[in-house]
Amino acid sequence: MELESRYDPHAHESDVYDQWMAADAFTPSPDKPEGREPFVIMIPPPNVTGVLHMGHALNGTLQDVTIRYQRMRGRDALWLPGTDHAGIATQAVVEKKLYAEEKLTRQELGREAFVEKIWEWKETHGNKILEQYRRLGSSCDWSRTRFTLEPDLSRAVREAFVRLWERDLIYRGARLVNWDCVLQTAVSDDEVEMVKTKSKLHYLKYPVKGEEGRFVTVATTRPETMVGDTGVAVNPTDERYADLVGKQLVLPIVDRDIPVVADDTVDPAFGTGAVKVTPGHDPADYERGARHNLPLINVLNKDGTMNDEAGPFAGMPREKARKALCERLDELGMLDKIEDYVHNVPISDRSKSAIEPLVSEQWFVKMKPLAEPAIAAVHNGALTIRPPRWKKVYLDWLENVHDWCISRQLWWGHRIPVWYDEDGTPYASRDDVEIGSPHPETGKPIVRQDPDVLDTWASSWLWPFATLGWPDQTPDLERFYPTHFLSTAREIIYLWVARMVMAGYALLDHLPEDKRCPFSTCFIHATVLDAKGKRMSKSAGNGIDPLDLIEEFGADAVRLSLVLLTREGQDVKLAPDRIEMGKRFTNKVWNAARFVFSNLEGERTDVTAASATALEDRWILSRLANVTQEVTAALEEYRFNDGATALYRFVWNDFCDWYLELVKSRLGEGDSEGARAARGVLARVLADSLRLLHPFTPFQTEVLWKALHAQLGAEAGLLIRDPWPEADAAAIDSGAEADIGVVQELVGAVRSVRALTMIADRRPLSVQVVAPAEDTRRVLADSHERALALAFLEELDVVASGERPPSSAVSVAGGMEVFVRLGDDVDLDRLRDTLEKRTAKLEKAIQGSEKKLENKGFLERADPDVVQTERDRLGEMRVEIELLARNRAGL
RNA sequence: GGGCCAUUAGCUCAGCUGGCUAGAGCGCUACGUUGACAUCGUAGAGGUCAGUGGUUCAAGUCCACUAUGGCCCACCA
Repeated sequence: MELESRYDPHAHESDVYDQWMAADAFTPSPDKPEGREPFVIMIPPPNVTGVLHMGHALNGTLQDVTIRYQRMRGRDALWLPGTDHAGIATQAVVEKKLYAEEKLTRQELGREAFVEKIWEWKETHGNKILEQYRRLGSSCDWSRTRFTLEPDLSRAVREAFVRLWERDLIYRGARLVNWDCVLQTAVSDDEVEMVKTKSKLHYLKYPVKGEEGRFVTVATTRPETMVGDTGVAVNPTDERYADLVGKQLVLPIVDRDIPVVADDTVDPAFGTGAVKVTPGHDPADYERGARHNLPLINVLNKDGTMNDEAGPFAGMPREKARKALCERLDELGMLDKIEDYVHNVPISDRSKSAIEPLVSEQWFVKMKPLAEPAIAAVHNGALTIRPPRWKKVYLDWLENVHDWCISRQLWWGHRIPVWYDEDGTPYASRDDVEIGSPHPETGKPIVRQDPDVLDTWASSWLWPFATLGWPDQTPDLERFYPTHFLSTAREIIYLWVARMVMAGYALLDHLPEDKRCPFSTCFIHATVLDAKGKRMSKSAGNGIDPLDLIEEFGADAVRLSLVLLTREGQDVKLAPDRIEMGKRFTNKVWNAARFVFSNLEGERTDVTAASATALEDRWILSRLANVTQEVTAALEEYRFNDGATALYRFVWNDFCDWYLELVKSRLGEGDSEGARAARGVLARVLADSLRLLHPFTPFQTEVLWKALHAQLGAEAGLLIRDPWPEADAAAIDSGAEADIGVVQELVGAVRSVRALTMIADRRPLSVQVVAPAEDTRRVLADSHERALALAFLEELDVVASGERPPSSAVSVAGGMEVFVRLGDDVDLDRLRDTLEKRTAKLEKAIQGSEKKLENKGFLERADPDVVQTERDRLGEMRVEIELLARNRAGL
């Protein structure tokens, strides 16, 4: 097999993906084998309207790394994909398109036809994001792809609704809800964002009834709501107003009498210490109104314009009404002053318009009882949240949870399964109810179904089990529930994560003590920011399209770079050039493999340390065993970055930089025993490296796996199905690691002296190494390391002991002296400078070390190993500084 | 008003339960077309670990406070 000298991801990625698909490699075993425990990940279903962004790319990578690792470890792995119907978002997209293309509003089209349009849109555009996940290499079981609005899931949603209804956990009522005037629907608290906004604080004067010339001044940011005022509240301890409590004020313009009430939520220090109470349009006032039995007046229409309560201002939009009303008040002399003011304004996440608190009839879920098991799950270990600090965020929300408004005045979604008889008595039903059939309780004819649909999270909170067939006890549900790993973004800890846990315990009747949480680990991944540390967003235009990155660098490079850049829970600043790291690494692996292939001829990949004699062979097998342990431990604990970093170092620094160089001269020997041994080790190390790398860079390793086996003339299946390598504990050889360490130091020392003497052309040098170990000497002599070898291989002169040759520099490594003869053109000044600089640095270090070793506390309390290391270090430094002194003297 | 996170080389970040002369990648400088790789190699320059105080024989690492930046929660009109 001919491999290109530069790795070209586009030449392989789609082929490899097709091979996986053809082999059904992503699907768990249909026969559900006894010995293979399942491992399950449910994808956080992206919106059907969505396109892949960097957050998805990172999260997709982490999930795929995990599922591939677990699959290789022998687990029956299932990563279930799917999409969310995303009520408001999707309806808005199609509504916009409908208007742009056909100049029709949804009302003009009608409910049924409009929903039909959305389905059409979904069928043609709704799979885009899942296709993008494939480009990333995601090994999802596509045969199990689900959609939150498909019939099976709708059945689950109804079942859930009715069960909660039967347990009296769902109620309907008039409440102050967050009203989105643009989309004309209620939205939940969690879909509202508080945005700091510059605005004005208006001071309005309300005359005291019966006391000519006396006023109470209130401060408000929303003067237009004054027509809905039904009281004024002051703090009971506020002496300024003490005599007014219980008296009436006359509301200007509307001429309504409203009482002054005492309420301790009023801050006397803010504004005037008196606050107007508008129960219909402010959540705090709603509470105050309720406490003091003040009537509630709604002054707004559903589209945000003033209603008839506003008299002459009826029909005006809020902003316009505000202005007009202030002018009128000013004319009446009731406007005291206007100040600049910055405060938080609630903005709808969906329409980005200001939320209006509005009283309306909505459906709610009682959250408190549902929250209890979800809280317990974290406390008793059924659910682990990582990084741990998010545990607190999760618990804080659950412990202060408010009832959840689940009805939405939309058309796209799960219709609320409630029907009413002519008196409006509701009936919740699992099955459709025919209009005209008798209400099961009242016997009166059913006249209509509730027109509203459910919040989109009311289906996605069932995701971990509804996707497996719940409410039926299907074989899939039995085998794959509960799941193991949920990786998601921090923004949806409340919206989704907490609710899934609630739903799991509430609907599957598992007790928290069973430890059957819908998922045992919840992993909150990093947020991907732009290069300046700002959030990527469509509107800011600073987003990076992961598909562009895959196009430019290849999917493996994108995946690996993301993992290398992302420490657990720490946000990552990303610029496209950061992906270079991964690209270079994939190229490095590719070329190392090409080199190995060019030397292989039918070796086996199962060489062990037992048969290895050469120092460098024992060393690399030891390093392999170590890195295998490290990567395994890291992936077990979802420390993706640690695993990837360990592999990166091993492959590049140990295998490529050292082992391949050290082994080249032996490989040149053709059929010697040493060459044969080296080839066996190469095959083994490469094979295991490909296995370890596969979860991170699946495409490339799959290609190389095939090529490796072709070269060896061996049969091989797909790497994706190959078992994860076992760390060979017997191979761990600290002696070999230390000895190669000495070789590395020696070579480094020679290079360093050579470089700092600025020897130009290939002038031969002599190197004397005093008293190295036998093995070390051989490895050094055998070293085919390029820069070093070419410069002085012919003259390499390794002696057991020696006088310092004339005209030489001396260096030290591993307690040994290295002499390098100086060329004629050495820049002595520069050499002197460098030597002095090093001497100074070393003196400082020696002082520190001496002080440490004179320290009784250190000697008595520190780990004996640490003390010994410190002694050795000091000894080495003393030798080195003496050598430096000799060098300086010799110049 | 509460809470969380960051602050280490020019840039982006590692540095686990305190203990080698504080590391990596990019960028920069010098040299190198050496049969895996110029998407490479070798060497080098560059850091009072944000500040102050404390604990300790020993602090980049633990504690407290301060400063700067960022995020989340909260009904101050």
